Amino acid sequence: MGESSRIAGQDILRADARRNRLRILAAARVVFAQHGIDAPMATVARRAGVGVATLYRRFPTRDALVRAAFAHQMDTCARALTEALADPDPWQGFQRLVETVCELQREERGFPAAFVAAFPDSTREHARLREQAERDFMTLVRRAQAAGALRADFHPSDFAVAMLSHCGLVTALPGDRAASRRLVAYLLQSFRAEAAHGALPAPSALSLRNLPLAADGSQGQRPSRA
Amino acid sequence: MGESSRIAGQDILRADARRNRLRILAAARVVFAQHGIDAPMATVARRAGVGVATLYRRFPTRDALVRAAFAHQMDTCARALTEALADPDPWQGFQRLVETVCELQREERGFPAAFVAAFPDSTREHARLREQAERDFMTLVRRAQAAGALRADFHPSDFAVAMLSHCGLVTALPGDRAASRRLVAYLLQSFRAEAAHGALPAPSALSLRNLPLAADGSQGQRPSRA
DNA sequence: TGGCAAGCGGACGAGATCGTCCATTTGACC
DNA sequence: GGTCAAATGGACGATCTCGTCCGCTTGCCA
Repeated sequence: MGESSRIAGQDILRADARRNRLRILAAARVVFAQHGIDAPMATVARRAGVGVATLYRRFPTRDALVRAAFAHQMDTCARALTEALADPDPWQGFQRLVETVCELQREERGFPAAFVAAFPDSTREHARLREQAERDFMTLVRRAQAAGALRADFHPSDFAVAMLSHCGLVTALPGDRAASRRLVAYLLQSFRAEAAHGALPAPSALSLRNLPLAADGSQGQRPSRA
Repeated sequence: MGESSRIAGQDILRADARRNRLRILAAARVVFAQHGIDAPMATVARRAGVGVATLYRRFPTRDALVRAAFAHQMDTCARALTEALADPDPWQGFQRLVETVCELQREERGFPAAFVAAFPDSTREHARLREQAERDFMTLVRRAQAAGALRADFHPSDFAVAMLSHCGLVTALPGDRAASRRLVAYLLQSFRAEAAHGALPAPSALSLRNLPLAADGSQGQRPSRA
């Protein structure tokens, strides 16, 4: 995806346009981190030193901007999965994957919201990548379970549950690294095979590619006083 | 607080005003559940069948409305703590407490955001109640640890971490009970003494009464497309 | 039943954000 | 250097939300 967007939207651009595009992306990351992904587009434009029209021409919707701004982080997630799969110790791979994604959510403010918001819609290309990622992830899970390290009743949707709850935590407490690390540690421990005492309730129907965020009737919420 | 507000704001009201007040609160719960606590005040007023002026006269700020609308749920949380403390089996009490609060967050949509948003500010009265709650909670923790059920390295801030991450999860996935229950089960298992393998990272400085939500420089975020 | 203060509701002005339109500038190629 | 399409930026109209103001209504008590 990093590739296709570069080819489709950048190489053809005139030099000044390409320059402005990058300035906009950099500004977006800063502004979204500071004010959330609902920050006014004009703020991003001002910070980038361009007019709003330029911003809108390059990124017709806020969504397109968010996705482009955090594409790199998404790529990092994908790479982490590949590396996890390549690790000879499947549990180690799994653990690293969880820690990497969570660290990204923790350190790159604005990314958590983007992470959640970016799931629902997708280009055809995106969908394919996502499906591949899901297959890879399931392979990783099966291997880790076969090795007796990951509990047998771990369900792939539990990964989404973990990521979303961690997202919520770092959004509520931006900057509190200790809280984030603590949650990750607890979750990882409870995913270990040794931790399995008694049965878990049924897993969610949730999967990495069907988060029902766009489907349900709204419910956007946040701590009001910003 | 349930008491004081009834005395201060309701008994003196004329009958029609008192009736409207209740209709507003009921409408607020519904609207906040559907559209989040940022929903326009006018929407609440319309649903309650009153004018905006009436709404503003009764609840001068959105905050006051949110707090009043979810006061009952807050009381339920407080009661759950009292009951937990009364339980002869401290672990059972602890477990019930976590489950009760999380169930409330799960079932009462709109409450999670209110739960987080309601923390920062507080009347003097509130502050006192909160401190008492914190003391009670620490007693509960100590007992459960002494009984060898709760892991020794559990830190009271871990409760806040658990509640906030659960909040985030149910906000991202309103209606997915399975996901919520699953997270709660994992967290409870990892809080058990048997689950303690290896050291945890340092706990957060966070406490139940100093959530830095109002302090930090904004960063209100949410999945944009509602 | 009559008087009046409490209560009511909708209109309204202020302020913010969105996304477009258009006159002007500028980079790329001959 | 000249040409022209691509690119630019800011003004602007539309839309939304907020919170107040004010003339009308109604419950309560004598």
